[in-house]
Amino acid sequence: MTVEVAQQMEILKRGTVEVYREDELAQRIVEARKAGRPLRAKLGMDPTAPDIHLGHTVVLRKLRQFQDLGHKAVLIIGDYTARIGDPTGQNTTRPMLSPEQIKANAETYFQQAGKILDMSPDKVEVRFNSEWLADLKLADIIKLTASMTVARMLERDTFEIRYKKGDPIGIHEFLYPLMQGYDSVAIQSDVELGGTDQTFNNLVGRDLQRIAGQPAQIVITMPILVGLDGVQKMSKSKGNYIGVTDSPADMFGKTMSIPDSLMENYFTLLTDVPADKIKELTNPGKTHPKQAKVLLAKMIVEQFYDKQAAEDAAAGFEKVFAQNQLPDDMPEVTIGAEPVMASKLLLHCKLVDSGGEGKRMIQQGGVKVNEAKVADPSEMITPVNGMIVQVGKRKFAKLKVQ
RNA sequence: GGGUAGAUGCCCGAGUGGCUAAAGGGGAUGGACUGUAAAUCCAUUGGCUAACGCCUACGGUGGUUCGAAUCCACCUCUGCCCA
Repeated sequence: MTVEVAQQMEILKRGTVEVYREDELAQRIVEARKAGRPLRAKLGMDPTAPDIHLGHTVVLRKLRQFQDLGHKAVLIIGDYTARIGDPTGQNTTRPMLSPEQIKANAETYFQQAGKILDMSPDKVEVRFNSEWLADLKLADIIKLTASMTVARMLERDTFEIRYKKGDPIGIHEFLYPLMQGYDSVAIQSDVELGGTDQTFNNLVGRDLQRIAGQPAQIVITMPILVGLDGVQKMSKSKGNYIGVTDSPADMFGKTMSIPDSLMENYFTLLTDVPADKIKELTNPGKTHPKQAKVLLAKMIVEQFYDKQAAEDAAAGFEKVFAQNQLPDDMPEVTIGAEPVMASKLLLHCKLVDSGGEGKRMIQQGGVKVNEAKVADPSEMITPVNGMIVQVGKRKFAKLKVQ
């Protein structure tokens, strides 16, 4: 049994930033085993940003490991919390959401999280935190706030930064960590997972559980995945993300565009490749960086689709970018048979957002029709069935004359 | 409640009456070079127009002026100081 605990520990520790605290985790695993129950591993979900990208999957993958080891994932939908506006991870306040929006977002979330998590009923428990938070009386809330001091609150990274910068911080934002911590009490979590940006919030859960007379949850923090730009954290609003619903071709292409220096990180956090193998792959002396990246990209695509899709994406990528050929399939655009001005054509095909942009693209030599460069924005082009219009290296359209 | 500083394009940030679609930087996009990597170089970065040009834009609403991001009034929001 001790061996098994050691194995669990090894799996669970991989890729984590910190485990508060390791000894407690090992002990908790033993205790749970004795009591014949699974650990309850909590993950909070923010229903303001429904689209999951690879950044989210880092934590989700960890949660999946818990499931695979026989534990239970407890997903908390922060529906009540979302009404406050969560400052986490950003340095400005977020807008409050309506209940309808939250519900819709939560649904999208499950659908997407299901690509990583085991959603079978005995493996996952889903709770909305309005379930217990909505019933709190002002007196309860005041009691909750009394467990925290302003000074401790300001230790929190995002608050500190904003405070020093002179940015506004709403008092209500101070309630967020308390509410999230209270969630842990409400569901009696054994473990809480989260990105490092959640460290403070999750540790508050420990405190509140102690005060409530519960065993304090173990907090496991995961690294924040860096986005495609290699600098900022992956996020939808920064546009440096790979979404779990992206097409295989997009996933592949986006992965190929990450800086080499990011590969090791991605292999570690997004695949199951063993550490020593990763070393080999990310050593330019042993593996050509491009080959390694192709492998990485395939592995990522395969996780969300299948092997065939991954191979196809790789082949398509090679064709378009390495050999400068046209992709196999491209969006078809119907158009009339009358001649149109080149810049208008681009606009019609939705390859650019405005006529002005179309002109610019042409002037900059980024536009091709049937693989021939277009030089003059006002050139008249007569649409022909199957004509290929291309902007830059990656935007294509195939004309269908009507 | 009093005082004071501020709100500019995707972001940061200059600009104190016409020469301002608004310096500079970042980011982004196109091109060269490549491995759609990094680094570097060039270009573009409000909309409409074939073009001349026109329109929209500097927190909001009004006003002064031949002319306002720039001056005035009121309003909204925010920082800081005092209470």
